[in-house]
Amino acid sequence: MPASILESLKAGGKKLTKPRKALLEILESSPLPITAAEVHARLRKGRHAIDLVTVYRNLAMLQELGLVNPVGLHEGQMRYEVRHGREHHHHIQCRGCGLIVDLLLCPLKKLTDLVERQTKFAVEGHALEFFGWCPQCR
Amino acid sequence: MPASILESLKAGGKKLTKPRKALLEILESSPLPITAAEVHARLRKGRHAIDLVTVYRNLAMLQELGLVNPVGLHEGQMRYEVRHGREHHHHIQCRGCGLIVDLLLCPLKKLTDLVERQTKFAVEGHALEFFGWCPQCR
DNA sequence: CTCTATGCAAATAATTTGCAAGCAC
DNA sequence: GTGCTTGCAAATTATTTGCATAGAG
Repeated sequence: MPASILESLKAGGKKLTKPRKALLEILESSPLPITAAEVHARLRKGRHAIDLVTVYRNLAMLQELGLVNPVGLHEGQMRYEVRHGREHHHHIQCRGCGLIVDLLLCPLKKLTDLVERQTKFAVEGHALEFFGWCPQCR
Repeated sequence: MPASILESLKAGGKKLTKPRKALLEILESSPLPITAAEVHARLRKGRHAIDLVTVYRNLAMLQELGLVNPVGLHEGQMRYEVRHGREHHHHIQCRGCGLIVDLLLCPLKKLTDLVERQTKFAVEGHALEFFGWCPQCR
């Protein structure tokens, strides 16, 4: 368990419980964003079964602490990925099979200034995902 | 009702029913993406009440025909906007009050090639939204 | 007339909330 | 001990499906 995560939890007054630890391990071992239901299913298989509600509550909490990113792919459910140790990045998803692939790029660093000037908002974050057809499905 | 919309409907074997027409008018009169529930509420006020189910079915159909864009702002529900007569664009939403503002820009045209080369996907679309704090809330 | 579309009821699916008991610190 | 956490049950919210009837072309 990375020290930075432990520190953030402590800073937020959060405890490192057994269910929480197991959930974080699942998230860390997942190279791609996963849904609450998937986290729950994997925990169940791994003999660390915890309630789905606990998964949701922890994901929300981790999101608030900035340890987890929400990823919305218009699937009717959210996905989540840990930030720790990962470059800021985006995703592409296949419209055929649902395959998700990481994109190691972000063209938006410069754009933020422009958006701020145009809207007078203070930009805090963004969501960017691509959709298309993977080599198998195209 | 724009001819291009009527043509697309006809091409798709869809009929121009009264409920559908009312729904399209609501969508066209909304400058920002709205939810199914909001469409439904506005129709009710406007003496053109139609069933929420009909709203959902029509939004799904219009999306398939490419007449409507889905907009996901991680709110737990989808928003929709008509394409007709509007430049391709994106949005920014305030994390305080939920205000949504159009962004008249898209930095991704060039990027698509890069993504395709990197992933071997055939890119068909993308979703990009910004989050931040509007002038009132910041 | 024929085939699409609608309303109503009901089913699903995702996510949230209330509360008493449990556990980390 | 004390306060954050969890599990279980139940509630909410969003969206979808089945089916008989209504309406557009």
